[in-house]
Amino acid sequence: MPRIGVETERRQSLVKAAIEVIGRTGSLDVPVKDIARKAGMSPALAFHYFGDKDEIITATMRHLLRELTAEFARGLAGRTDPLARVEAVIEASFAASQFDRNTVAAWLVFYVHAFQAKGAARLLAIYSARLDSNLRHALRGLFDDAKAERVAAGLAALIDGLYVRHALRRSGPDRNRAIALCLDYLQAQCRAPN
Amino acid sequence: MPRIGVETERRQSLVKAAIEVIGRTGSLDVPVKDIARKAGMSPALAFHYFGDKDEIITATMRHLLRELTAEFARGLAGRTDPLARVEAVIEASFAASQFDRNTVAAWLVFYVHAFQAKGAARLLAIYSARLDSNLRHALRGLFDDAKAERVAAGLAALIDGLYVRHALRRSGPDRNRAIALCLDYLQAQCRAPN
Amino acid sequence: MPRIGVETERRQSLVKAAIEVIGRTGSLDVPVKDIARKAGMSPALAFHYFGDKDEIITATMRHLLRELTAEFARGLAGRTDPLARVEAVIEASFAASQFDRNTVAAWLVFYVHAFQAKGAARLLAIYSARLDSNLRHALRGLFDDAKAERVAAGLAALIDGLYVRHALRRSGPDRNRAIALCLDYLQAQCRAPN
Amino acid sequence: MPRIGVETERRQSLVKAAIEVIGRTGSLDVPVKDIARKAGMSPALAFHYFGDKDEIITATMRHLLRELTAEFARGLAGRTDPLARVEAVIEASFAASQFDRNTVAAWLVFYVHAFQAKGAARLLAIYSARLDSNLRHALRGLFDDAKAERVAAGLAALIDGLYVRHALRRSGPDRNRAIALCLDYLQAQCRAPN
DNA sequence: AATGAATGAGCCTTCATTCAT
DNA sequence: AATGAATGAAGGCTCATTCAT
Repeated sequence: MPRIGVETERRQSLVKAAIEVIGRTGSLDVPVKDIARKAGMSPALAFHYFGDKDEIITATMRHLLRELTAEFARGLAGRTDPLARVEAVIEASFAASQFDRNTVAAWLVFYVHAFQAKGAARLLAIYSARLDSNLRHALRGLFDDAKAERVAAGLAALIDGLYVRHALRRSGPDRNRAIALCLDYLQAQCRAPN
Repeated sequence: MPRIGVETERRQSLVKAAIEVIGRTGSLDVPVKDIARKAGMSPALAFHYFGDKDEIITATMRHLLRELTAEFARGLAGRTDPLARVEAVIEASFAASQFDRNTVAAWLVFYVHAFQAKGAARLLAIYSARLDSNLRHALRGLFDDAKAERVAAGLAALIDGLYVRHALRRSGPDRNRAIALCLDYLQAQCRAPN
Repeated sequence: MPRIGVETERRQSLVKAAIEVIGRTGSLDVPVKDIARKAGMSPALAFHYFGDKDEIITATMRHLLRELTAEFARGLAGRTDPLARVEAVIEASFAASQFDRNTVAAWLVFYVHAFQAKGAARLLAIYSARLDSNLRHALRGLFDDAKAERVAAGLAALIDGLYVRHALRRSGPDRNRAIALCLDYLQAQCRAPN
Repeated sequence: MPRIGVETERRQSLVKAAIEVIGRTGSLDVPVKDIARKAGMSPALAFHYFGDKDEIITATMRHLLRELTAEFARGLAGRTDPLARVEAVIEASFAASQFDRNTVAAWLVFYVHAFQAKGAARLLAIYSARLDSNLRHALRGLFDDAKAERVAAGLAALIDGLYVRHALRRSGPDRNRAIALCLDYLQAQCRAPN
């Protein structure tokens, strides 16, 4: 039973710290020193492990993506019913691990960052494509292709919007409300003709 | 016919430039030098007129807010029919002046910035309250109070989500698609019971 | 009766303002803008009249020196008795016009400035020589040459020291106390042998 | 035998350099860059150790004060005779370490600086109180209280004046002359009645 | 006579990054 | 494995100074 390598542990600490600091600050222009301190080590060590500030950022983003992907996988596992699968995607999107205020903020920061940084854009595109594809596939079990497409686009946007609004203010919808609003949208579309 | 004051002109140039630079970069940590150069003047002059980088940022944010508010006012003017008013809000949200890629990006940057900066948060809260209130009022003409509330929350989130998604990639929904999705949501809710 | 020229008036305002600002700040590194504002005009006008910040500074110093010199002349005028002349020098040194807090501070600033700036050093040397010579001449009527020299050096230093100490704190000796201490020194030397 | 910490060493170098540069320039408005270069390091390192330009300045002032205090302590140690103690204070005031031209100039700069900077004023007040108190105590062994008070004030001012005059020009009284003038003052007061 | 517009230069400070230990 | 020492580069901001009006 190999104990987790020191290096792996350090890298994880740094990534966790990065999420926190980036999220709290709302910016990627965050001193590596701050991230390192929050992770309980010297900045030099952070550079030792990641080589670059950019690498820290990228690793952090990958971590966020990987967690979200895992959430999807966990939620979808074993469910075959289309409606259940859509619901699973929705719930995974608002999973506790994703809905922490700092995490949401960090997500948004990366979101914006991707406007300009090609690498970040590529990573986000993957997530986006996966979410959309998950939704589309499931929705095709409920609607005809055109409508499935449309509902998928709407649902994806709704999820993102709720996500964003949640982060901004305490008064933003909480997890359950967010899920309820998504399901409401889904039901309305189910009842609507065409 | 008094010509526009030099100062006013300069300030406007700077604000325009700030939107562009901030939007393109996806960050507020942008050298004033860059903003000033894009506005065709020296950094010193930018400081002369605004005193502070922070003031440049704030003025830029206020400008964005004012434009959006104006868009709402223009759209709502003279319409009394509830449905027409809801549609007006939706269309105003995706008005051309707001949907330019850099502008959207700048919006998001401020959005994220507001997580931490009290002043920015206050400004955004004003916009947010106004949008929500516009929606709620109009929707109360179409639904009972509880549902109006719910649809308003959903629609607001949907708008934000479409907005965000538009910014991220070329492939994001364009203006017409975005409006169509919002109207689709609205119609679905109209048809749905309760 | 020629009215004072506008230019002369402006220059005087600026010099007065410079004393105040320099004195209050305790530094020559004072924005010309501040001096100009206190003098009620735009910085550009200050440059128009003096050409240079350095010229403003120099003119200010000259003004201080001229005032002190005038004070000496006024005090010594018509007095021939050696003791009376010494007392006149002492009193002139602590004349009200010289003992204002900001003026004292400005004096000190120039004093220190003269450590490095040749021009300022030359100006101060003139003052210093004049004070010393005034004292020496008067004291030669009271003591033999060697002692006159010595007492002159002591008295001059005492005056400077009281001057300096006055500026630093409220608790510093006031004008009358300062004069009394100088006279006390003088009397003690009169009574002492040799 | 633990070698002196690098940090302590660097800080000392910087303080020494600051005295030199401030003294030579006659101003606190001195680029940190200049101080750092004279201390043989990069400006960034200076900030690393002191955090602030202000801290460099303050530390420099404290250093000067500490040295002077030490000089007093050294001079007074073991002397009980009142006259000897007064002489010790005088000599300490003109100790070689204090009488270096740049040091004197730096002292004056701080002196003037204290007119406006509360912190500096507080530090100087401490020194001033200590010098005065040393003098007063010793002089009470030679004169009645009222006269002791008076002589202390005069002697303190005389010391400051000689100090200042020394700094201004080469031709100023040298160390021995300064001491002689102080002792002369003291003797004259001893012989004078009352 | 007077001033607002405008800028280059310079200063304080921060930060990513390297290196010797 | 870990860190303190060290720095070059860059950014915010101020200021003396010039110029057109």
